[in-house]
Amino acid sequence: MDKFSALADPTRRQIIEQLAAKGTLNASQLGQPFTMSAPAISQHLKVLRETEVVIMHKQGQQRLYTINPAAFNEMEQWLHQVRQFWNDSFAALDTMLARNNKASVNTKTNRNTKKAGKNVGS
Amino acid sequence: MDKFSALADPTRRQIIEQLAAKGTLNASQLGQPFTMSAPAISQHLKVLRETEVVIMHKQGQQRLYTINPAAFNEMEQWLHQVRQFWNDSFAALDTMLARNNKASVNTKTNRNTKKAGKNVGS
DNA sequence: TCTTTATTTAACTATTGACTTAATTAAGAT
DNA sequence: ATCTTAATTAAGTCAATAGTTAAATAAAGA
Repeated sequence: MDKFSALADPTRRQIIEQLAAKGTLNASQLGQPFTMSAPAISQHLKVLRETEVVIMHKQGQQRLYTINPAAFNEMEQWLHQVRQFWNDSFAALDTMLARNNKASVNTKTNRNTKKAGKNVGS
Repeated sequence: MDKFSALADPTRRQIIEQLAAKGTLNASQLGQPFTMSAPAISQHLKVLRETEVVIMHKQGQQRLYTINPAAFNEMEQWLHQVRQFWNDSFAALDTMLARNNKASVNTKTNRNTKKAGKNVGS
């Protein structure tokens, strides 16, 4: 499983949110907010470990979990790249114009001709 | 299905990458790079439509697809928040210290006491 | 040592997801 | 009208996922 799929599950996202807020928590603490069984949580933690979204280390009988901050770079970079490509794309501009005009879209129009473009998003 | 799951599938991510690069493409064009059947692509496009990751509009017998740039805000905000919480968290600092010291972690240490902290990632 | 506590692994079930082929819908072209 | 093209919907298969309970592991404490 990859990081994207690991974070596709809402339970696992909540686990990450807890770790982001508290820094370090053991398996029992991470399971506290949920109604599901301890093994279910353990299996989610296994996924997060194997995809390297979290780091575990043992302390006595407890397993302490923390976020691996580097794990998020891949996803953030993908999102950023998609947004960049989109914003830079005259195809995107064409699309916007086409939408507004309700005219036909020609994806080859104005390609590679620098001109002010409507950029979108943060 | 939610946006996170929609983007967890590598085929769907490639579809998005194509749209980011080209702006607007029809279903056939989007299927071109893949070996899977047209219905398979159609079903992926349905997921992307229903999760509002893309926008479709009809032009004659073709269905033109474009990215819905707003779709990415939710994911980016989640990632950003997790990173912010993590960076701001003295729990995170504790964790780092604990890791380096190989000492026991006390998640209540120094909470709410502003002090230089090791921040991580972009 | 025996018991409790923390957590995982094993084995199983139910649901969902990603495909397939076949059939359908709808727009153009002849 | 009929044929072709673009795309979807329908129906089914197979594998992966998320959960369950029961059993195992291993550290701590009495």
